Amino acid sequence: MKGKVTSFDVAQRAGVSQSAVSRVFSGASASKATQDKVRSAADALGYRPNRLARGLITGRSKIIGLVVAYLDNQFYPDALERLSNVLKEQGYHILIFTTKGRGEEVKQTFDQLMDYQVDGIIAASVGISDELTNKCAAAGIPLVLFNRGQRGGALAQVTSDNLQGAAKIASFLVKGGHRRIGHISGWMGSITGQDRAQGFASGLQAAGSELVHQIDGMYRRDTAAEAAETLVSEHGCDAIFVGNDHMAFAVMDHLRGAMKISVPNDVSIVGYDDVSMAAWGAYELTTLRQPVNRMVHATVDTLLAMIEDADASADQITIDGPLVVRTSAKVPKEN
Amino acid sequence: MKGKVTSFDVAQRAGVSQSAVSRVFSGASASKATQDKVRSAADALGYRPNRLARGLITGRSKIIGLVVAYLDNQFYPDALERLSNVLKEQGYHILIFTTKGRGEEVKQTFDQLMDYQVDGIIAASVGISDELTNKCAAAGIPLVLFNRGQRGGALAQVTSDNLQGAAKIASFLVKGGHRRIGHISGWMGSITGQDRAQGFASGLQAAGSELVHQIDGMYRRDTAAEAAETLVSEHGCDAIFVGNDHMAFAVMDHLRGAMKISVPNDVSIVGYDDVSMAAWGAYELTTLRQPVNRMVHATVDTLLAMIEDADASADQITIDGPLVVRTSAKVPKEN
DNA sequence: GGTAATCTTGCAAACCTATGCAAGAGTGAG
DNA sequence: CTCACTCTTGCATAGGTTTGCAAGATTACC
Repeated sequence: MKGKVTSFDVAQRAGVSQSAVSRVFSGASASKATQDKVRSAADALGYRPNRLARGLITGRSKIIGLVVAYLDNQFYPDALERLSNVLKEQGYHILIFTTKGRGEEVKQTFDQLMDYQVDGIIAASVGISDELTNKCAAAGIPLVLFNRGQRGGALAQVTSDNLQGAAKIASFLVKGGHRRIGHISGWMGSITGQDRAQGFASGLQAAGSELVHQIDGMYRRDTAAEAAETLVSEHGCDAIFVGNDHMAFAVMDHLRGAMKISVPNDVSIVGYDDVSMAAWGAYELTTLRQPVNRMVHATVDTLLAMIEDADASADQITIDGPLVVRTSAKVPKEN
Repeated sequence: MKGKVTSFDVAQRAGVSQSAVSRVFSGASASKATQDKVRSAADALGYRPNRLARGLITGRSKIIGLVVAYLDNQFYPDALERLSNVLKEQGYHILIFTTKGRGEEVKQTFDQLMDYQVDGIIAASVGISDELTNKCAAAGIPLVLFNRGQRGGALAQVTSDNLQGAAKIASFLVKGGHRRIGHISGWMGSITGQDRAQGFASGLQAAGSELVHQIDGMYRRDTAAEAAETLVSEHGCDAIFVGNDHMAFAVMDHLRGAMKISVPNDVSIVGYDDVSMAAWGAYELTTLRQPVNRMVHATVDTLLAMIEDADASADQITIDGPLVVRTSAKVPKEN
């Protein structure tokens, strides 16, 4: 009785062949009569097709590998949940891999992913070397980068419009009357970090201002807090654009707590992402919203397209998001 | 060249039989000579065993199903990451399912899990009906409840010591000199919510006080905030134990923001979990720490034990955690 | 050097499903 | 009623691995 009921058992009970059972469950053609016989036999025995066996023969595991670096940044659990739901509707499920660090560890992660014969891979904010890219290509496994671009790569990727977004923030800050504007970037080893920094700098120039100073926040709370102190104490900044909300919270905590500095009266803080916490009373963070839902749908759409059609083009999608104005930064006066 | 190199290919190149290759990779006995031949052939071809095929024949997919309800409560992403890491060390990986809601949806989730032939299931804070329990038992799939108990069940589960923990908080609050103490519980449909509420109430009694009023916070931020307002405005509470940190943050936001009430000067707030955010400057939440690491290890240990040995006893483990005193609640004077 | 014991190794079956092929059943038209 | 044609169905094979079995190779010991 140990839970191993196979299509053969069902066939026997229904008085049909095993292939008939298979056909019923895989949606191939079958007469109404056998359909009924098979279904009732299956129900009686509690039969469900074995996905491993099915995957072995069809070459489709219906598993998507998700590798994600930062689960403490609320943006990612949120994205994970949505990805999971959208994929579920399409009959796919997520095998999850977390990995800090880069290089060797990421490589092992990919090896393990491929061991499971995943149908596709979503890499959320993790650096992918060319070697890995090639490995996936060789294995014919579609790969799409989520919230992390790659220079000049032919890789599929979906990001928000980091250049534009950062520029919006720049414009907002100079309109707000700030004179000494600094930036705590995301990790400058990531394209995301670079793009937001660059977009911000040129945005400031376009608005007739300039960047006073910039420090790499490494996507870490402690590094960001330290950087904030430097920007304010040593560079006299009255406004800081922080490369993501996760760090921005740390910055606000540090300024208000240890440094007794008022946000936004003394210095304005703007973040990037608009994670749910940004709306919480303790922060009310002005931030640029990354439209998670649209990003998730775009990611799933391109990934599935690539799975269906091996030589579908590898889209590079960038999605625009609005600036969400709250109270962590001075609001420009209307005129 | 399309990434389909099988053990047979390796065997051919190495000049041995396919079984030899299998034995090398499955760690069975093989002579040094063949080991070398096989390994170098495998490296040259980039061979790695197909886990689906392996799983099909061994009956071990090396996949653990994780079903989790609340990913917006930071406690769970954190636990997820640790679970993933610990399991990875043991050669297992996580197929993740998110599901709000109960009943039918959970049932479907379980069906899908079993389709993938998972070796075991971890249910993180989700209600499991007897029907599902039985289904797992029938299929011989070990199930362990993480951070959620079950009355009188014979189910394996690991939780923190909710009764004790809540009692510690009760004692702390009355020692702190509070006279009108309220409780915003976790969802009272969950054993966790019930236990913490009960432990808190009896803790208060033991300390010579009593519970002024209790409201079900449903694990939701908005419900909790509303409840806080009621407790303070209508019941004159000067201290509130909130059933988890996630809700406690909302309560603090609401009291300080909309209601202009000082925490802890006017009312003390204590949470439960000690998620990382509790230490952040904006909250500095006094809370009872759930020792995630130990809970995770205990969970994995029992689950793997049950997988190894089909009739291992289903442990019910409760782990004690310390009260972490920060600034969101008045601290009792030493005497 | 001969015999017994231990290792290695290849063969073939098994795991559970999907699917091409050919034969049988059914349908419609003339 | 017959013929041509479409649907259904069963048979058998494939997919990539593990593993029991038996035979061959090696070792150990006297």
